[in-house]
Amino acid sequence: MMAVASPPHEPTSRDRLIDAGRELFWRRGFHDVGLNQILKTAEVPKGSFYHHFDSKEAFGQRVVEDFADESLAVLDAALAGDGPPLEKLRGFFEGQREFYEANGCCNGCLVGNVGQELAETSDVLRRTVELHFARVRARLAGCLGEAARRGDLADGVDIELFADVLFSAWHGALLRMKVEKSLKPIDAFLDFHLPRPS
Amino acid sequence: MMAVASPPHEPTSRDRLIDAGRELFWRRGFHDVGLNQILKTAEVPKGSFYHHFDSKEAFGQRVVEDFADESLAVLDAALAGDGPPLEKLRGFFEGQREFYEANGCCNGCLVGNVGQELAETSDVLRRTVELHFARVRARLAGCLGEAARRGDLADGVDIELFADVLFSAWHGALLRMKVEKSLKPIDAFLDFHLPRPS
DNA sequence: AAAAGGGTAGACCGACGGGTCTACTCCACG
DNA sequence: CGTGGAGTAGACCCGTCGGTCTACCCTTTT
Repeated sequence: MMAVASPPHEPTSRDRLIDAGRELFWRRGFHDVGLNQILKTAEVPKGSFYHHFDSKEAFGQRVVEDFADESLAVLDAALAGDGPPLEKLRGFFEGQREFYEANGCCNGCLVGNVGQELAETSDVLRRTVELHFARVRARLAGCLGEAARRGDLADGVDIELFADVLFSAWHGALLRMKVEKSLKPIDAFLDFHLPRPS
Repeated sequence: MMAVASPPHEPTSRDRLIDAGRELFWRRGFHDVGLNQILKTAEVPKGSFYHHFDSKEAFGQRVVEDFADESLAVLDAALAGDGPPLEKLRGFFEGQREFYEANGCCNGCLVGNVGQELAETSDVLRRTVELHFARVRARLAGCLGEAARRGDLADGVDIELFADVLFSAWHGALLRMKVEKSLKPIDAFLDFHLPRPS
């Protein structure tokens, strides 16, 4: 039977598995977390896990997709409305900054982490991450294009190139944040690429 | 007895272990590679491994340090001499680009990978990576400062900030390279941050 | 009432994880 | 000569790994 929307129910075991996976994979990575750990966290027996997912890898894919969709929605929400696009963009990254600050500058982005850890060993995961990356990059380029059309960007700036670099720089800053346990790389990113109008 | 330099000898088992670790960790990450795999690759028995290293973690640290020292030497060599600093810098990154191109756009940088995978679970490894990052960043800033002194950089550019962003952007580009299996992010980095004089 | 099937429950599997331990070889030093 | 330490060799330990399998609800359908 289809699970029709009947909101205030306790989450299904499938949901609890995804949540546990998200949390654990985010904090410790894919290979460092065993099934039993996930099972224990979600309070779900192994039989249910393999009823809902074909393998740990397939499960990982679902976890990443789920997280990616959600964070894409956050980005879209930040870029919606008709404010100045560059300010909306900066607002989004500042929101991220705050999130990481509240979390002690650790862990970084689940999608990026999984991409880094599994790109060479799981083509399924690699493609999943690749797809999400492309979507985010497209949003960035769209926003930048909007800014260019309004004349908020210096003439001659290559939108696509800028979007590429912005996105790379962001992920690099996240890596350095977790290694250096500091917001400095994030702030440098913000100051350099999206300086406050001042 | 100290191993005095007597060059053309077959490598010691310790050396073979480090080499195997470097290769395997680079290709597949730390957690995805078991001791037995390393042992088999290096053709060294377990007893020797634990004679030379206290644990897999300590071994990982040595592997990273070894690799980090070597790549720092490559960077120093590229920045040595008295050519225009910005060109030397671009030359270095172009050299890296070529290396990755020859390797099929995969794996990325061992130090960055280990940093990402282990920063939250091993403080030893985290600090090792952090130290290397700081060293590279310092080289970058030094080179940029030289460029500024020569007037090769636009006035008002913050050297430290630029070095920060450059370094982050590079690691982000490496991540995207391996996920997207493409040199495009690397080229975007080069074009944006270190454009050819043209 | 019976059958069917989604989902729960967990015992069980062989393989492999990191790590320990003992035995042995080899060579420098006294 | 013989002893001690560096290094080699690999059997062995137990815990955990991802995954399978059977049994058993419980609800829906007929």
